[in-house]
Parts: sequence; C-alpha cells; structure tokens
Amino acid sequence: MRIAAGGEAEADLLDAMKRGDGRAFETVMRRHNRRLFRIARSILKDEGEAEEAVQDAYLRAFTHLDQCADGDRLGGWLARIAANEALMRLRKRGRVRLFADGLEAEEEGAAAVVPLWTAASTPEELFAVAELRRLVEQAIDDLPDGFRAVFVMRAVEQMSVQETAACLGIPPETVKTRLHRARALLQKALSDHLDRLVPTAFGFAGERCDRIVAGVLARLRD
DNA sequence: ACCCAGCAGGACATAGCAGC
DNA sequence: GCTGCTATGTCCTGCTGGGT
Repeated sequence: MRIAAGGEAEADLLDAMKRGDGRAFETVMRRHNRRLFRIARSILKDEGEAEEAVQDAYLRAFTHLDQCADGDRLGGWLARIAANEALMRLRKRGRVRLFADGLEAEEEGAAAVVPLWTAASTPEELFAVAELRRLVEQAIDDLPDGFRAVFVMRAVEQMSVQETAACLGIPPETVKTRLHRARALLQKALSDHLDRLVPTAFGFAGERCDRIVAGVLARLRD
C-alpha cells in the first residue's frame, strides 16, 4: 500500500471521502493541488483558468468517487481528470487565444524542488536567479502545446511515461518522443539566452570592486 | 552476475501545408 | 497536382538501475 509523504495512505483517504469525511477531502486537495495545477496550467497556459479547471476537476472527482476503485491510484486518477478538464476547456476556446506573457508568483513549495533557486544570498544573486527562473518558465511556456504538457508531467511532476500517456490519452511512445523533443527545444531556447548572457558573466562592478579598491588603498596607506 | 523493466535517443515513416 | 519542408508519430536499439 502506498503511503504518500503526507502520511495517510491514499486508499484510506479514499474510503474516508466516500464516508463524507471533510478532513479527508482537504488532505487530498492539499496533497495534490500543486501537481494538478501544474498539469492544468501546462495545458491551458493561463493561471486563472488552470485554477478554475482544478476546482472543476476536484468537484467532478469528488462527485464520482465510486469510479476510483483503487485508492493507491487516487493521484493518477485525479491527474487524469484534471488533464481532461483542461483539455476540454482548451477545445472549448478553440485553441486560439492570446496569453499574458510570463509567470507571476510561483506556487508554494516549488523552490524546494530546485536548490539553485534558494542558493542565492546577495541581491544581485537573487535577481540573477529570478531572471534565470523567468527564462526557464518562459521557455517552457513557448513549447508547443502537446510538448509542454508532456514536459511538465514527466520532468516537473516526475510522472511515469504510462501515467502521462494515460492522462493525455496518447501512446507511451509519443510521450517519450515529445519529452525528448521538448528537452531539445528547451536546450536550444536556453542556449540562445546563454549566448547573450555569457559576456556579462563574472560581473565586477559594485561591492567586490569597492572592497578591492578599499583594501589596496588601506595597504598603500600602511 | 544475471535478468528485466523502463527509459533515452536515433532512424525512419507519415501527414499537413505552403509555394510553384 | 507536384515538390519540398516541417511537425509529429512509430519503431528499434542500447543503456541503466533495481531485483534476485
């Protein structure tokens, strides 16, 4: 039986929800919110609509709990419903729409996934890290629709090929290819940015410059 | 040490589309 | 209608890590 990081087994939570235990619903939502939001957002490219899609997915799931027979697969089942909900919305809007550029506040806990995000200490480093993250998120946003959803599920959410394929209703081989090509596209996009940024590496102005100057002047005075 | 499942990545096939 | 290009899907092979 699978015990998620949060403690209780998914099967126990599913049973509790079937009994109408409000606390179980909340535990399940808090456990899966981030993953479902990322999946929905990767498909819709719109944070507000992704949030609505996740809420609708939960409602749909919670009113059809009897359809989830195996509690150990509750997470996958929810992910599939969220992906379907997002895809449905995408079809409804006709896949033609302009999106706001970039991402705003990152969802809770994402920093823990990538230690680099927290390694910065000085304002310059914090700015550089924020800029790097913005570039990565922009590059992911710029991926073709199908590639982006697969990349987020596989690389960001660490879902298996089978899970991802089931969620999106595509063959596992297609998941592999899309992930491979999404990585290639991201590498290319990021290397283009790097080409522009490398000349500015090891920036020297500011605190360090002042420190060296002050140190030399002090020793000259001695 | 061996076996096996899952995965990455390359090669090839196919579909869709624009330009002529 | 034909051709060439691009995007996408499928198949295959080799690698890796976990289990026995």
